[in-house]
Amino acid sequence: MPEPHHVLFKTLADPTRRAIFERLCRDGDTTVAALTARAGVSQPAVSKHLAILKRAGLVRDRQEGRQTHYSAELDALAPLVDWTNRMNGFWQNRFDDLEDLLKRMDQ
Amino acid sequence: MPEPHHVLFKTLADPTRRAIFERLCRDGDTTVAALTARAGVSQPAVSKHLAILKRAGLVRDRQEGRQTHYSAELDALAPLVDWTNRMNGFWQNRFDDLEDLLKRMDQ
DNA sequence: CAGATTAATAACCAGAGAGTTATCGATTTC
DNA sequence: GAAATCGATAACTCTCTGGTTATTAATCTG
Repeated sequence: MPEPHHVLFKTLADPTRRAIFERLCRDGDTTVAALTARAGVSQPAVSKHLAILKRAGLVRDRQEGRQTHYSAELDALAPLVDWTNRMNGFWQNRFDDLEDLLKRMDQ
Repeated sequence: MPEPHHVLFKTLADPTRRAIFERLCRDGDTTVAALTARAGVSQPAVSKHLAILKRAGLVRDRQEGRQTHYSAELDALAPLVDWTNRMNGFWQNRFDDLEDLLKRMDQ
C-alpha cells in the first residue's frame, strides 16, 4: 500500500524540508548546525525534518564526535523519476489507441 | 517565490488527488461522475481535488451539457522532471570537485 | 413543466503536521 | 570536573487541509 513514490511526494512537499534536501544535494556532507544556520527555522525543527528525510531514505547521517553530518542519498529519487516516466508512458499509449484518438477528435 | 515545482509537489502529495491525476493520465478524458465512482471519496471531494489540480495546471476541463470532462495536462509535469535533473546535476558537479572528493574519502 | 441528474460551492469538523520552547544525553574544551 | 556545545526528544500550540453533508445552478428527460 505505501507505494515507494508516495513517501517521496509527501516528504518533498514541504518547502523547508525540500530546501534542506536541495542544500545537501548542492553542498554535500553538512552538519545540523550549518543547516540550521540557513534554514530559517529552529534547530529542533531542522532535526525533525532531517529525521523525516532519513525515514524517506533521502539522506544518510554520520556521527562525528558530538556533531551529526548529513548527506543526500540521490538514488532515493528514482521512484519519483519512474513515476513521471510512467505518467508519460500512459500518455504515449493513449495516442496509439485509435479508439481514444477518435474520442479526442470530436472534442 | 512560488517556484514552479513547489505547487506540483504540494498538489501531488495527496494520494487521493494523485490517484485522480494518474487515472486521467491512463484513461484520458473522463467525467466527474466516472472519477467519483472509483475515487473512494464523495463527489464534492473529487470536485475540490479537480479544482486544485486545475489551478496547478495539471488538468484541463471541458463542459459538455451538464457534465464536465477532465483530462491530464502532461506537460505540466516538466518542472518536476527539471527539478530531479537539477538535483542529479548537483550530485555530478560534486564528484568533479576534488575538494569534496577528499571530504568524502575520510568518512 | 416537473422531476431527476450533474457538478460546483458553502459551511463545518477533525486530524495531521510544522512550528515553537524546554530539556536532556553526549560530547568537547577549559 | 565544570562549563559549554551539539543535536535529538518531549510537550504543546496553531494552522492548514481533506473529508463530510447540505445546498444550489444548470441541464437533461419524461
